[in-house]
Amino acid sequence: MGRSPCCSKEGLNRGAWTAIEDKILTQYIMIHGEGKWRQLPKEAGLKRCGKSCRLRWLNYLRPDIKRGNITHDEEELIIRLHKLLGNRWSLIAGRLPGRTDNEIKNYWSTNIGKKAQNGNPNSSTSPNSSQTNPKTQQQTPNPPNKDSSVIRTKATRCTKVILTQEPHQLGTVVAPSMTYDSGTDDKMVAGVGVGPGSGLELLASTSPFDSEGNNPLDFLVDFEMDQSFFSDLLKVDFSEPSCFENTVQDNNVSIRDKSQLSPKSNDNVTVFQPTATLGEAEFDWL
DNA sequence: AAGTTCGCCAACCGCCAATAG
DNA sequence: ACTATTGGCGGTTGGCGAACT
Repeated sequence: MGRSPCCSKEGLNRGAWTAIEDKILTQYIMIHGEGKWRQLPKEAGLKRCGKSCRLRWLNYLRPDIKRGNITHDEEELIIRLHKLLGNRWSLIAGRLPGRTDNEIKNYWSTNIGKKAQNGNPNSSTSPNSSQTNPKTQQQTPNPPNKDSSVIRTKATRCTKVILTQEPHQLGTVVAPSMTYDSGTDDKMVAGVGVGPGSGLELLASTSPFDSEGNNPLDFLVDFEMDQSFFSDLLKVDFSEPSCFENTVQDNNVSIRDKSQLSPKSNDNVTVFQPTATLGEAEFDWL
């Protein structure tokens, strides 16, 4: 049984949004908050499908959207993150405050990808030589490449993060989506937590360096999205596995900024339930 | 000046995973 | 356990303005 298409109803507006529609949508979300996208158009009186409303809000109307040109630092970061994550635009966008996945995707297609295709000297930092003009060539998204350090992620939701309350004790990540592929020697599957636009950044996984495959959580990466985020991140060479090794903490993940999370505390444990997305990353190591 | 081509980007489409019932 | 619904993602399309002929 297939799903009923969400936008099949007759009489719905399509195409570009009008200023009035934008205003209605913005006011509705300001009052009622995000979510319930299917009901939103009915309740707000918009002749749009819920998906369209969601997209319009996320990509254009959200107050924290950063308009304007992509800066050089942002471009560098996009290139690096694309090298690391592949076409996981939402994850990349999560690292660029105020930028949307759609914007980054478009920017990549029209700028960076084109540079790479034209044999730009900087193309050494371009992700995949197979990345060419998407309008003229169907591309297979990041085919397995043993020579690449690209992480192929599969986004899943982060359902729970539990932190102990000791100030300096590292928290324990409870990531149900995390799996370990012990069937292959050269692959690993990791959980990648992305904070809601910001602070909490988790990445824990099985170690590619543990030939035994016994410890499911023996390395992590801890990004910090603050003023120094870009400069710090730009220094990281993701192609070097050692960039991960340095942050190994057995079974623990450090969390530097808990402010973006909604704590639900009990006696001994604070349970954070971020609305963020957990990615399930699959690494191909050398 | 008119017609054509190109490039950008907002919006749409289809699929998948999570969640609710 | 199963099915339907919802939200989210990546890929693609198409409208529109700019550049070119």
